[in-house]
This record gives sequence, C-alpha cells and structure tokens, in this order.
Amino acid sequence: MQISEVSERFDLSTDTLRYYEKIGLIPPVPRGENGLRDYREEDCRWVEFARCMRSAGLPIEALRQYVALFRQGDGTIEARLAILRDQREQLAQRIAEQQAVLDRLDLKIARYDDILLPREQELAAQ
Amino acid sequence: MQISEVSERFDLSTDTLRYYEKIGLIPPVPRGENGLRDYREEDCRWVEFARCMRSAGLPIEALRQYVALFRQGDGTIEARLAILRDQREQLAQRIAEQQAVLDRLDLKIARYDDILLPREQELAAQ
DNA sequence: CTGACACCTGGAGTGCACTCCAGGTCAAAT
DNA sequence: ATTTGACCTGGAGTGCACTCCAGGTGTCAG
Repeated sequence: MQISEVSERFDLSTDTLRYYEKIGLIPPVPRGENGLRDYREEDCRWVEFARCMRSAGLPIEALRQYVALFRQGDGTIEARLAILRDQREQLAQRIAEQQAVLDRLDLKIARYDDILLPREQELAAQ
Repeated sequence: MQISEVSERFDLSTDTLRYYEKIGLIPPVPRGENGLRDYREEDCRWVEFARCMRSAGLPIEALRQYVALFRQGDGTIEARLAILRDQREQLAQRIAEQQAVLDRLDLKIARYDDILLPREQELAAQ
C-alpha cells in the first residue's frame, strides 16, 4: 500500500506520515526496490494507533517512547504499561477538567438565553 | 490588588497576565498613579474566566472576540451567545473524542494486565 | 543616598506539532 | 524522448500560546 493511499485512509497528510516515521512515532515502514514506502497492514495499524492517540492530545514524546519499547520486545511490557497508565491518568484528568468547563459554559449559555428569550417574546407579542 | 497577588491567586505568571491583557483576553486593568496595574475584583473575575476557558483549550482568538464584544455592550449579546454555543459544541466534540480514546486505553491496559498477571502468579507459585 | 524590589515596556525566544519547499529519482504515458 | 506524476530527502517555515529578557522607573529600608 503506498503512502497516498494510507494518507487517504487515515486522513493524515503524506508529510505527516513521513514525519511520524522519521521521529519514531511509528516503526520504519518497509520500502520497495525503488525506495518507496510500502505499508503493510501492520504498518497501517501503527498509523491508526498514532492518529487515534494524537487526536486525544497524547504527547508525541510519550508515544515515541512506547513505540521504541515495543520494538525492543517482550522485556519492555511493564515499561510500556507504565506509560499507558500514566497517559491514561493524564487524559482522564484533562477530560474531567474540560467537562467542568463544559458544564460552566452550559450554565453561562442558559443565563444568556434567560436574557434573550424574554426579549424575543416581547417582540412576538407586539 | 497588584499583579503578583493575582498571579498567586490564579496560578498564572505575571508575564501571562500582562500578555492576556495586551492581546485583549481580558479588558484593560486600571493603573495607579505610578502606572502599576491595580486589579479590582471585576478584573480578577475576567482573569479567572480566561484561565478557566484556556484550561479547557478554548482558543485565545475566540475568547478575545468574546471579550471585545462584551466591551461593546448589550447589542452584542447574540453574537457573544453564538461564540459560546460554537465553542461549547467544539469542546463537547473534543471531550467525546478523548473519552473514546480513554476507553481504548483502558482496554489496552486491561490486555496488558492479562499478559502480566499470569506471569506474576507463576512467579508467586514457585 | 544607595541598594533591593516589584513593577513597567517592547520585542525576542521557546516548545510543540506539524507543514511546506527545493531539488532530485523513477516509472509510465504521450 | 520528454513530460507527467507520485514519490524521496533534508531542512526551513508556520501557528499557537506562552515565556524570557533587556533596559528602565518608582518606592521604600537601612
């Protein structure tokens, strides 16, 4: 599978795909004779994983470390788990914070509605 | 109230407080004779609002517009409400996305646990 | 009167995560 | 034979949100 297809499939630019590989956010993708990348299904799974985790704001550095450990084999399972747990906690924290702000926004919006709705009713009554 | 106190109270650097004011993320803070900022309670509420919204990732530009409209008076209530609704939707969207990733991380962590726990039990059984 | 502080300004620098670009290779189509 | 198009690389540029810095002012303690 060539890079443009992977780009379409996961809605990531080819630049981003090459960038992710360069910095180790995904393992190296095998090349054809001509030097072009040829993504296997396994590579696509890494791309999808990276895209997914990045979409939630997990930092590149943590994901880079995770991938590096993965490539070092089974002896790194505990270390990988530690990274996942750590990132999971931080993400849960961010979600909670954002949820609180969402609630506050809803309240604020409701208060604005309270100002505006009576005005509209006045207009309608005329 | 001087800037260092506001800085402590809201856990924002004095640089950030001056920056927020410079770019219009909060309205101008009144100055004493000496030219030093003297935050009133109202200014503190703006600081707190900015800090809170920024903590959830609302973009500075949207907040800047909201503040600008607010300063233009009551005729801008609909416009302000539109910004709030828009940001609310985007935030809800981000939270949903992150929640999905959190769930996926939990699943992944559970699978790692499934690998590791049996190994520990083996060790314990020896 | 001289430090020592807290404050001020404008502007430069930083970190993160891309994104774009120039210059080049290669294979297939005209 | 050349043009087109997808790909390659290394490196520069971008946008966002700060963060730091140099040079200066005002106030108060010793």
